[in-house]
Amino acid sequence: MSSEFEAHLQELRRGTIVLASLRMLRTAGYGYRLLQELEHRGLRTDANTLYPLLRRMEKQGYLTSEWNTDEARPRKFYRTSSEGIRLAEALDGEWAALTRALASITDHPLTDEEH
Amino acid sequence: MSSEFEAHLQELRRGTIVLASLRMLRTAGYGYRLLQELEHRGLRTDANTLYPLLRRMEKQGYLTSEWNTDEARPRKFYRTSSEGIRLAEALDGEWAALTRALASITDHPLTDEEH
DNA sequence: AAACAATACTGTGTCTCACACACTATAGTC
DNA sequence: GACTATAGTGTGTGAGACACAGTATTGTTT
Repeated sequence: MSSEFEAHLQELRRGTIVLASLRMLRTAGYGYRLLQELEHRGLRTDANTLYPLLRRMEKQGYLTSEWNTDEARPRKFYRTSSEGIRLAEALDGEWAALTRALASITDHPLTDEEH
Repeated sequence: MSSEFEAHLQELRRGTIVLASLRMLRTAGYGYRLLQELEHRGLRTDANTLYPLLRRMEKQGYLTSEWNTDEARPRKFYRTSSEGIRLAEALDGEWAALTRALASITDHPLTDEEH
């Protein structure tokens, strides 16, 4: 159907999952839990998207991981690294800049001011 | 270098180019001009990204195009279609929702409230 | 007690998009 | 006359989202 329409909405969500994860994992947490938290906060995320994303971000050094086998069910706990915190801050700044840029477009679509 | 870092910032910008273009092209405009406008408003966009994007969006019915050969230099003018306007509105809503979701995460990273 | 759903992952393949690179062609400018 | 800016098209390539498939354990239902 209009899954193409949906795709564009998804494009917008892209990147926000990274930022949201970096923020949430300042206190350690495991994938499945994070998935539920994101869902709960309105950030629809597919498990098949989140798990590879977490592995990728660990490989890139933004997250660290550790298996917790103390409890019956083994869980892989992720935590945001100092590198990850820096990334999160940069993403915060970018988000704010984008918000400003988009707001300016609503006001005056096409202008010639100061070219 | 930290072009991987940059990549994550780019991921966040993704989708916003679509929204910005849809808004701006409510009054017809051509690619090169749009490119400068986006740049001017702080939405760094590569020409090799924008041109294919415009063609894609036209193919999907969100934009219409028309060659203007009246003037010396031929230009392809794009305009947001009614379908495109609907998409822009949906993207607006999504953006607002994402902003709210992200804001809620800054406040309390991991909570158990109402599960 | 067996069946089933929920939990908590890993691994591989496909498709789309961003962007690089390579072009074409015209309008001004130095 | 060379160079830069303008205004595009066309064809890669690599990365990420998500589908699909599979593993294994826990809790619940019948």
